[in-house]
Amino acid sequence: MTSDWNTQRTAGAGYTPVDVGFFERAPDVVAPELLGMILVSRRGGATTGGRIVEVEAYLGAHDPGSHAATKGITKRNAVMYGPPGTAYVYFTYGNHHMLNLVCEPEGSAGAVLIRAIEPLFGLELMTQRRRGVRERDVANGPGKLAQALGVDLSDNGVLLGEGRLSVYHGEQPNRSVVASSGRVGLSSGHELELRWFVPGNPYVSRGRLGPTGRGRGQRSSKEAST
DNA sequence: ACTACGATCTACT
DNA sequence: GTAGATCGTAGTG
Repeated sequence: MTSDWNTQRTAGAGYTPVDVGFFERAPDVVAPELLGMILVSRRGGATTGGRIVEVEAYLGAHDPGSHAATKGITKRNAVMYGPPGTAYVYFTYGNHHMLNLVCEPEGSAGAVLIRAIEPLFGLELMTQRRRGVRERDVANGPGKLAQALGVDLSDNGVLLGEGRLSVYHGEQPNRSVVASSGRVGLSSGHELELRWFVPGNPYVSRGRLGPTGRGRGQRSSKEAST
């Protein structure tokens, strides 16, 4: 607890909040730039969080995998059309919350799903919330991450920095190291390469064992080259 | 009102 | 590898 978030923050460790303008762009531009940034959740005086290592972009009406596909605004996806830098949280499979960050100017739909973080702050509490799993499994998937951070529907529609959730600048991985692939778990739209992660990072989710080519372990279908 | 279906995870074979 | 959990949202009657 001596080296927790608040201590570092008051010590002026250099964490600066990401401003809203950062999110006021296309999700597929914002998503890879979020890798390396610091996601923090403060609940009941306790701080948890970590470094973003895996993300997916969800676009608007033309993205078949997006909640904003064709249908227009509904009660659930309304937040995706709202102000950039807002948390979009939804509940699925009867068990899991998903945390997204809204992109695009207000009125235009788009968001980035945060799929995994490398634990940095409040590991003990996150582990507790995750019923004692090992560190590597604390937040290596979107549902796990939300549970570890205590994210639920009450965070939906709240602007970053104004509620429990905040995002800070961190050390971005070298661009040439970032890998991309198809998105995980969709019934359609999985052919689009809108997932980005830090290859080799132990806190990246296993993703789906590919429908297109059975896969054990992590496979990046594409890696940026110089 | 009722039904189907998840941007997933865990447990068990 | 595969099934079951478990409930909010959306679409239909």
